[in-house]
Amino acid sequence: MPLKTAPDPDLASLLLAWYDRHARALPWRVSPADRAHGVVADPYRVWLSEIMLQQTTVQAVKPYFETFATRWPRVSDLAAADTEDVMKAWAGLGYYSRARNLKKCADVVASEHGGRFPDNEDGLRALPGIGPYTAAAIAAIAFDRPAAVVDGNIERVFTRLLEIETPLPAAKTEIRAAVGHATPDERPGDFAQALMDLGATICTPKRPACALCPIDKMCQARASGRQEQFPVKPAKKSKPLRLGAAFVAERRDGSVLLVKRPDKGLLGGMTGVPTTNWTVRADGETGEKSAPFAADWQHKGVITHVFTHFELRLEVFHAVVCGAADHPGWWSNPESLPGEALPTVMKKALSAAYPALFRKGKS
DNA sequence: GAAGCGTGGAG
DNA sequence: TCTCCAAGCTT
Repeated sequence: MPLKTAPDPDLASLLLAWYDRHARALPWRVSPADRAHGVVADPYRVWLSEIMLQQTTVQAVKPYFETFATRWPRVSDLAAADTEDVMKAWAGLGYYSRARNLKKCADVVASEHGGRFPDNEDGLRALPGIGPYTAAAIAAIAFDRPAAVVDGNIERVFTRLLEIETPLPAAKTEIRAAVGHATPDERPGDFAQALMDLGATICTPKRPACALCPIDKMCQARASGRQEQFPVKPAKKSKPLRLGAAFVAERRDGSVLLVKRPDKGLLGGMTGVPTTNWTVRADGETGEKSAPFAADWQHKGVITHVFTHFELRLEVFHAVVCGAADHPGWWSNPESLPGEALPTVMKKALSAAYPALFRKGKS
């Protein structure tokens, strides 16, 4: 590993002073002012927010956090909840294995830890859905442990500070060592949050606002004018196109046939309308001949949706039917549809059949 | 280490 | 329109 200059010992004090003035107000956060007056973080709320924030923007998380924290205010409430209700409340936020692991984690904390989260990194790391970042973040923010918190923001800040040329993810080891060295024993949680706020508002991926940065004087990339060249990342792969068909079966009472997807894999455990398999084959099952049962299927349109590793083009068919004997699933009326555990792609498919169904959703 | 796993917003 | 990506984890 190339030798790098250690962060300046003033980094933490400069950053904390900046944080005291510029910390973002967030629903799950104890402000530095409140913290100074003795307000302590609630580990449950810290954990809940950290799980939701994995690969997800603050803006997207806010309404979901409010819903969860109001409906299930303690970890024991979440443990007592039905998994299906948790999945319904999570629908639309994405990365649905997070929701299943959230529920599993709440169950373990309630049943094996007396309803209290472990107060150290190793104990947290052993829980479902909690990896290296989240364990360190909860340990620091909720329990004042000087853990080395490294997320995407902090990777960006430190690769710029030290001009770390090693590409991600190989650079993580080097970054974690530098962050660990810079983390103070006092206010380690605020230090981590300060770094993340800095990355989100000042040390941004594009056109960072270095003139406003509290630690610009100790930033090597700033000195050489190469801010935007860090972090070094491997080239992205192109997303293949997959094709398929979705089938909206409507009963005469207006209800729609829904099915539960398998617990593992894409959209695992979530609800949807019946679809074909999604294949890269141009001659795959994309027409009404591949419908789950015979009916007077009418083509209603095409929707596209971009997943993490492929783009999907779905032909949407609709039919009015008397029933679907022997077909698994259940019938959901239009009023209850918004409350189902429907991922966005499924709402798109339903919207193609019923344009007025999800007025707030994208088409 | 690499692949799989969602979504919506910003530029 | 298109590219990038946002407080990553699991296998």
